[in-house]
Amino acid sequence: MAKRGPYEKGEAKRTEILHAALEIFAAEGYRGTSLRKVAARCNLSLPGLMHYFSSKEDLLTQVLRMRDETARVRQTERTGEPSYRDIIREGAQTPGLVELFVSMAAAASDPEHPAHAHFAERYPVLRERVAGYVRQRMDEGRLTTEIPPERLAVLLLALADGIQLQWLIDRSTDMEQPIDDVFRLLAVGRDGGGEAPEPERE
Amino acid sequence: MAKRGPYEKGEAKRTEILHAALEIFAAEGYRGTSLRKVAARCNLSLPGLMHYFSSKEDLLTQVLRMRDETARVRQTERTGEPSYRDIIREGAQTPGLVELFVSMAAAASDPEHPAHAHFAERYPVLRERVAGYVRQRMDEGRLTTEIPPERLAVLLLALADGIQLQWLIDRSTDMEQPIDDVFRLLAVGRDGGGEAPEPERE
DNA sequence: GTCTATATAGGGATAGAC
DNA sequence: GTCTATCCCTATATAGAC
Repeated sequence: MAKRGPYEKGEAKRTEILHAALEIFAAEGYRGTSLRKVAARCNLSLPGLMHYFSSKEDLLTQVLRMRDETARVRQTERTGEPSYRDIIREGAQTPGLVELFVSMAAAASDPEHPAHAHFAERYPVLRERVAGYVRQRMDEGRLTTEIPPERLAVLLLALADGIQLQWLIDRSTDMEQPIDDVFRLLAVGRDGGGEAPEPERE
Repeated sequence: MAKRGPYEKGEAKRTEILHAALEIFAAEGYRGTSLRKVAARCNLSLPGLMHYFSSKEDLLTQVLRMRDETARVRQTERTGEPSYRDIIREGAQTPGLVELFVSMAAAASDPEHPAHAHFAERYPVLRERVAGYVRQRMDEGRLTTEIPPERLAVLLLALADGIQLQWLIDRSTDMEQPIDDVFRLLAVGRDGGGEAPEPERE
């Protein structure tokens, strides 16, 4: 029979733990999450879990890393290019994730927080990614050049984060409407009062 | 000598505790804050503190209440009308406060969270307040009516929250620039490419 | 690779003295 | 109004058996 690699089972369990931890961190926050609960979700005792991750902090950072990794892969697979709207859509599909990232981002503003480095590195990357997308749209003549790409990227990211925060508290909030609205304002050839072309949905 | 009211000293201490708690909740989050630490900051023992507040949850809700109250009063004193930009400015002056509200808002999305009710009530009020401000500007002909006031309010609030979140992580973020930018986009009489009037700074 | 048992620390909350 | 002392719970992390 097929001989399995030496770490076959361990790797599978590791991944299982990461997914369970993601869910629970999202639901309870970093401090609110107990490793026991994560362990139990994986039919493991606490020391069993700590065989894979040396500390709670270690677990968190690896969860965040995995999260960004899968998001990146999924995006590239689909379009070859990251789409700004995907950031929003993804959130809507997995509520807990939005909460995880918003609350983590806030908590991580403390330089002592285990996730500080992660978010400090992540934002500039996101900004540059969105700026690139915006620049391309401008080159194609589909977006006003009134606001420089870098500044517009900050604005769009802020809008995305903020609308997700509002949605967290009031689930009836329409997350796509404000995005549509701002793209309408940004469309070229508008005159400030009349009909504007429906912006494309991506 | 002047006879003090029966609760003179108690009220002063109460207020002192609320201010200390605000700071510490902001720095450490709800779960991360220990009542002992709050007590120590006020030169009090834990039971000393619990003489004033029956539980940690009680303390949190009263902190949030006080916070909104003072913000409201300050606004009304200054202009008689709430200004959208004040929301941002206020945040910039007291960093911990931004973190408190963003992280609390995220954590409070859980209906079980002690602050859930507070935020659930707060957002609609803010939205209506901003919508009123927007409506007035539209009536004066200083703002495009392309987007209805209620929808624009959602967008502006999201932008404010989001930019504060970005600023939490990267303190070099300019919190006023995106606000200026969006108001420029919203100004009437623009043509989508040329010079736009500098939006007023209030 | 996973367990039981335990060390160590800290949390919220209460009883009862002063 | 404030204290000391204490209860009981839960947390992370480790030691050492299987």
